[in-house]
Amino acid sequence: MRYHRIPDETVRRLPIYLRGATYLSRQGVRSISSQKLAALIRINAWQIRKDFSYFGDFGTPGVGYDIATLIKHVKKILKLEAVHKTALVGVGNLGSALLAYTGFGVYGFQIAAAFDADKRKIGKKKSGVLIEDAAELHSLKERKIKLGIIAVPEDSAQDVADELVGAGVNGILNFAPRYIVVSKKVKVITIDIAMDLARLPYYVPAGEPNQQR
Amino acid sequence: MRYHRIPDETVRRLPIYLRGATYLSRQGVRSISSQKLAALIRINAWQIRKDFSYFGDFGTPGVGYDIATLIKHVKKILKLEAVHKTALVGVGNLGSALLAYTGFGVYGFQIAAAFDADKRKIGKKKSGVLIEDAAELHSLKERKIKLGIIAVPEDSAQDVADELVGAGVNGILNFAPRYIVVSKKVKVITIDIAMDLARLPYYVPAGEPNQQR
DNA sequence: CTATGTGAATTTATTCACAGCA
DNA sequence: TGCTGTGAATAAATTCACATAG
Repeated sequence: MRYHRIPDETVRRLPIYLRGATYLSRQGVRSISSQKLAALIRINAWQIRKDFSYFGDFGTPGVGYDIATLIKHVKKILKLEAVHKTALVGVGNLGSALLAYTGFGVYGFQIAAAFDADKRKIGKKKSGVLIEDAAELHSLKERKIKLGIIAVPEDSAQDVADELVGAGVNGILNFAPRYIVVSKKVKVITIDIAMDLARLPYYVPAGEPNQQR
Repeated sequence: MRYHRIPDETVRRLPIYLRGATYLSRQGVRSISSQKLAALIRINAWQIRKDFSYFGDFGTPGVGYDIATLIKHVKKILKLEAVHKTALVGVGNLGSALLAYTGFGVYGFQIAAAFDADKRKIGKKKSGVLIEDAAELHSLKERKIKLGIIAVPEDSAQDVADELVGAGVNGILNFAPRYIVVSKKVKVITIDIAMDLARLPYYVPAGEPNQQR
């Protein structure tokens, strides 16, 4: 199945593989079998093998997968090889948490700019990032920042999205519990924390296998 | 298809329906067709009808779905009819953001307790919630709190999970970028913010339809 | 005439089982 | 012998098309 489009569900799992592989790599592990990886990340071994088969065979029968190669492949497919400069809009509680979050590095993201509308915050630094005036969002164009994170209140999310798109951003991670209307050229992923929590009681406490996704 | 198990993918969409229906309800809308709802929440009309058909027919041909009934049904299936008291562990940047977050109410969640290990924070209030000593997590048992949110650093996430489970919690929303090992009786949903962001470059800027999930 | 509800068709994803390589 | 890679089988989800109800 070497030359094939990669199923969406596989793409959804790729970051999980990347996280696991990065973890192993830091532990000094050089290679791992689908069986062992399965135990670590809670994805079936055959699913892992099938997924990996989409990006050419690089596993060694009898041994397993080389972790460095795995990381390289996944990063390539996800277009994470270059560092992605990202702009954060809204430095409230959530925005501050995102600025302080150290987990972005694994995937090559770097919050290169932060914006807020609150005059009292503008000019100050948080987690080493200067907070700029939200009215200056258009400057992203010159700075070649193509990704944006929306961490503003629900009511201003659409306006911010419009400005981001106007400034040339083509991918948005939206934390406002709202659908954002943008051009088809722009990809928006919305994370509604409460919505994820809402699935929890359904699965609790019946005895379904514990899937953690 | 009245008497049937509800597909996982449908369960995943139910909170979206609930959010949309709640929004419409607040706007004073009484009923809506699958067609109009589709435009609002970006899910195909036939998908909506199929999903709704799993919980008995309550739509009126020629008219649409009654919003109050829809909300009732979805809440019932997701077991969101009663208020769910939830305990937050870790009142750092992210934890504070969660405490301040107003979106939980829609789904009936109430952060009824907050814990932190930092002595300087204990005893203080944030967003109206008293911060308690993390060593007192066992008190959740008497307080009948069955859901927990982990917003602590990666390294202590597993320990906190163990204590939560020990205190009788059976559902955990985990924000630490780590798999949490718990008994099969406990459901864990992990949200790794960076992982969601990691899917963004893959979908950008090619012209795929903009799905926002 | 409009909009639901659902069998049937189709597409997509998962799981299996095993041939073949190191 | 151990583990990969993948066709084939199975399962699940989506999409269609239309009979039917208000």
